[in-house]
Amino acid sequence: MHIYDSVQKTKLPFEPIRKGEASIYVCGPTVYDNAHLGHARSSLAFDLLSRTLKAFGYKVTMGKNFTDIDDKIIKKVEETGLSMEEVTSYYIARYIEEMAVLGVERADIEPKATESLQAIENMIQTLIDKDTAYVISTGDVYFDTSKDAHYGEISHQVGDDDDNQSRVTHTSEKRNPKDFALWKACKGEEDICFETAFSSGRPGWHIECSAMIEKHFTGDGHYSIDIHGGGADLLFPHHENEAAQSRCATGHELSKYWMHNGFVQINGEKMSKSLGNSFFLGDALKIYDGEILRYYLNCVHYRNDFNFSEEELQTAKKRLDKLYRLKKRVSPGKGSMPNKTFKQALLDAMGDDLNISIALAVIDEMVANSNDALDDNPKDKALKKRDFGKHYIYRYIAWIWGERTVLLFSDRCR
RNA sequence: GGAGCCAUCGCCAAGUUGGUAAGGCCGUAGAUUGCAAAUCUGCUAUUCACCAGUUCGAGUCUGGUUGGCUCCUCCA
Repeated sequence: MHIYDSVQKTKLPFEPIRKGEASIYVCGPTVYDNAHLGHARSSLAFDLLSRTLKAFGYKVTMGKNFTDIDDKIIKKVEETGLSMEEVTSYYIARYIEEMAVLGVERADIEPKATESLQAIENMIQTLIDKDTAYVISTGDVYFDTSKDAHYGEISHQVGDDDDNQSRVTHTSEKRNPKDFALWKACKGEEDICFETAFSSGRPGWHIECSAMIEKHFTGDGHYSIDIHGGGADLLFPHHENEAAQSRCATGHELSKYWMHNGFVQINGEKMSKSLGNSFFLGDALKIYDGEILRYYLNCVHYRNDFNFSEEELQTAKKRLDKLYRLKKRVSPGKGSMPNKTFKQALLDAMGDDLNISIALAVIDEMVANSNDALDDNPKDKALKKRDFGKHYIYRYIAWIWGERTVLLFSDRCR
């Protein structure tokens, strides 16, 4: 099994910190609105990773958080008049529901920021005690990036602070331009606040992931988890900041490997809220079957950007239909192990940093060969009726659908 | 201004360590079928944005050019 590490920018053999096990943490959504296709793609990419790892025999522990404290959520609360809990629980439920329709397996650990406040406070306090973080007059707490010698090594963003043309506005009390907020003190009385030793306020975005990972994963003293994943847009600053906080607070690295998925684009541009070109997953699911969307969104390698088009979606559907037709041609029965060559070809493809294109080509070839073989003796009804379940073609099919190892398809989707 | 990624058939898309271009869709010519559907077979890139270089040999390496995208602000 090889995976591409986006920090080292190269394909690496996957060597877990604990033999036979794989711990993955993926940055989940901020729950202030419905999930769009971009969320679906990220979710699907890491579902594929998890299933592939399982197919290779690893015991996978998957963690995916819900950011349920955030400026946008507070804004939504103000707009709707609902409580924060009402807003977030609604979107979390929708998210879980929609991902299930896509055949995404639930994460083993699904922490929420609101449930991790103690861990967050502890980590910030540790950083303050080490003078790696500092409290300013407003009560905000910042991380001092100059205290971390390795800051910038995740995203390879070099800090030319002098002629800094970046769009970040500098707060005067910050020690360094790149310092980021660990804790935001509340300003008005109506703000959503939590009491801590340093000030009453709420956590910054980056700290929650670090704190949750420390809380839920054990690690081995060198790394907390095997793989940290998320969208490519999270590499900087989010993951850079996470890595820095964890490194300074715990004394070891956060993750051994980092993986990032590409974007879903509309007409060549990243799908995002700010561009107003979002395609909501829920809307897509009203029109298209979950499995078709799953197949479609998965059929481009996870690291590449993905240009969404309904025309291409139809093409994907046709391709998937072929497999279903073959399935119809063979009667159901108990599937045993599939042809070794076929299985191995699929595992080889997926084991190479999830090379889905090769995997699909392998499946398509199997479909063509199988149809060919069935055409050769179409009149063999006895075989079909009596014992087709043992036919090798059936075994392919059964394996593809049956063991949940294969990736594109899920047992829910049939 | 800084940091990256990408550019392969009409469309989508593979192509670690350089050795002579997977697969799907569409199109097309057939086979099979009462018709249709389904299925099968053949054909469909001397060529990988462009220019130069390294090499016996480059889509794959180096330099440059052009075009597209992303990050540096919330973002999957």
